[in-house]
Amino acid sequence: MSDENTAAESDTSRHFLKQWIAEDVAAGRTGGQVVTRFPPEPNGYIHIGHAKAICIDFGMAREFGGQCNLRMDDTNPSKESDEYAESIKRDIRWLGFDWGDGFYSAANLFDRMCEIAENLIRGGHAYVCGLTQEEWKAYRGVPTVPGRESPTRNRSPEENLALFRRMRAGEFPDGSLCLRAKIDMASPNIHFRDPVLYRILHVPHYHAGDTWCVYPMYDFAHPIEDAFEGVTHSMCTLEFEVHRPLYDWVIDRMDEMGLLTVRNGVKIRPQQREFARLNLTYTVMSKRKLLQLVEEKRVTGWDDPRMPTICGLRRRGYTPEAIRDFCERIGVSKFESETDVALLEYCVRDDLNRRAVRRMAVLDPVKVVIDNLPEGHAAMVEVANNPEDPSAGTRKIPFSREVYIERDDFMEVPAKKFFRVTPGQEVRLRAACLFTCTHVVKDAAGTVTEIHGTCDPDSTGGNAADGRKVKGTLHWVSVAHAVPLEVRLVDRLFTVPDPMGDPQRDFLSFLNPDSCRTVTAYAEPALRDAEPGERFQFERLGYFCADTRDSRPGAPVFNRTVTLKDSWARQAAGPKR
RNA sequence: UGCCUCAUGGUGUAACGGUAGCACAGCAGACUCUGGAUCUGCUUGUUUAGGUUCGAAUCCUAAUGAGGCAACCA
Repeated sequence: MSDENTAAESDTSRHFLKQWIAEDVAAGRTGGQVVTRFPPEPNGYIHIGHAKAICIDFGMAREFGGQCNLRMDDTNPSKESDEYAESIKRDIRWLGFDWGDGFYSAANLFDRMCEIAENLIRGGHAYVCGLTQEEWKAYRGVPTVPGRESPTRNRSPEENLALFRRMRAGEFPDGSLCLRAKIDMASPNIHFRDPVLYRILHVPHYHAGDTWCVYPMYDFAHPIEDAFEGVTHSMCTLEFEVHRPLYDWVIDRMDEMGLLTVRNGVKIRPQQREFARLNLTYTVMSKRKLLQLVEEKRVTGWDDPRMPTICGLRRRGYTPEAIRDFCERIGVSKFESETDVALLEYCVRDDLNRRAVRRMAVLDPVKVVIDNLPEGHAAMVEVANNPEDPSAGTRKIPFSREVYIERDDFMEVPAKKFFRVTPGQEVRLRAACLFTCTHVVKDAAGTVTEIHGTCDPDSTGGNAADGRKVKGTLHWVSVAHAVPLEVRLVDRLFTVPDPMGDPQRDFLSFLNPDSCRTVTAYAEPALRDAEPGERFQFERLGYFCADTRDSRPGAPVFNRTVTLKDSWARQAAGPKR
């Protein structure tokens, strides 16, 4: 009854996070505002998997009229940099999300975290431990065997406090001491066996400079950050599920210290929930593997158009709308799934089909000579910029006696149901005329060098005067006016759906050798003036985007975003592509 | 063999004790000046075994399978 009155509950599709938040809102636990956060560590470029998390974190906040903070979870300076932090901001903005004034850095809270650590020490909840990592391994035990207590576990708070301050003052070398929470060495959850809270690291911080030589661990820092920001719903991926009791432990200590944010009279107790990360077929998603691809120069960089990074997808021609649509369609659950990249490709085709203007370009040209047109014949034909969108208008393109068509649009001996150029079969040269092949010219090797034929002089514009139909319509480019263009036929990075799926083989052995074939295409003149980043459909071929890095004025370089669906190729060639 | 989590067509995701639905992929057809788009139709599914119930994908138990946890990473 009253359930049905709540707006957030009337949605048709409500995944478990949405339900969870809706319940808290209804129960008045948010103090009137849902606050989420996206907490990347600036140690790499973000990828499509992060886009899923971003869409969830920002999306939930948006849906409940709340706020999503962007927080750099920069607690390990040895791997972080400003370059990464800036790229993350740029990519999130490009995806279409805005954190308003909710930008945070863990580093800005290091002072507070130290105070909290000292409070824990005073309260007997933390101690300084001098065991080496090797020794600790033995003390900690394994999941099936309880651990033993560190010899210094029951040192007095006064001693611990003094030691911790000396750690902070830089009196000890890296790894010699650490601060541990005193919890339960027998817990079946390893994270409760006196986890490290602070470690010594004589490394400057990209943002905080060289103020610090002790840095908090994730498990300590994250709940503190959430609490200070008044985060109500802290969503992360499944591998943090086992960390949740520890997260709650820190929140409990914060609560005892009276440090939880109070909003509109409601004490905000941050809660963590976990969802499955995104896996995509034909690519890898781990930062480590992506870094390896970059460092070993298997790709040209983080923004290589073949990379699943946001900057790579952007450069390849993907739109933020397509990526957001994809993230919406894949849903949210706790099932560790592998999403078919075909869905991502569908999303970008769907978006670009509506928005991208059409152009004609021939990737693998063969010359057609229309023998019944006079030498030097020249005309302009008019064609729609986008049949899906009349407001995109029309353009005129030059047509002449000699044009290029795609080599595989010709078959001397046609396969069954081949509707394109073959001797005696009439086809349409799009927007120009109807054409029938009469004969071909070959070189010594037997390769067709010229296709000859005649056009129907009464078919100007592409329609026969008598209204007869032709099955095939081809794109073409006038030889005399063709603009040569560098085009990269970007394809999947790997040859198998799951490059990591075979424990016997290195994922690099599955790299697709044809993932980026460069060809010289011939294009209609308008394409010469394409702006970097501008997206087009090359008719009958696919969507292409002028590269933002390598294009020059008057000489754009194109990356193929995705091919058009090609049911002929599928039928004729069988699998592949 | 400790703890935690997960299991619905090829893939992903709904159904919250009452007709297993949607999308992608695939197949077939219609239409088409892109073999694109659009439209129509079709194929394919509740891991297994018990139990509770008038009724179970849903609740309980067990089994099986998958994943996570034993960094001074996040």
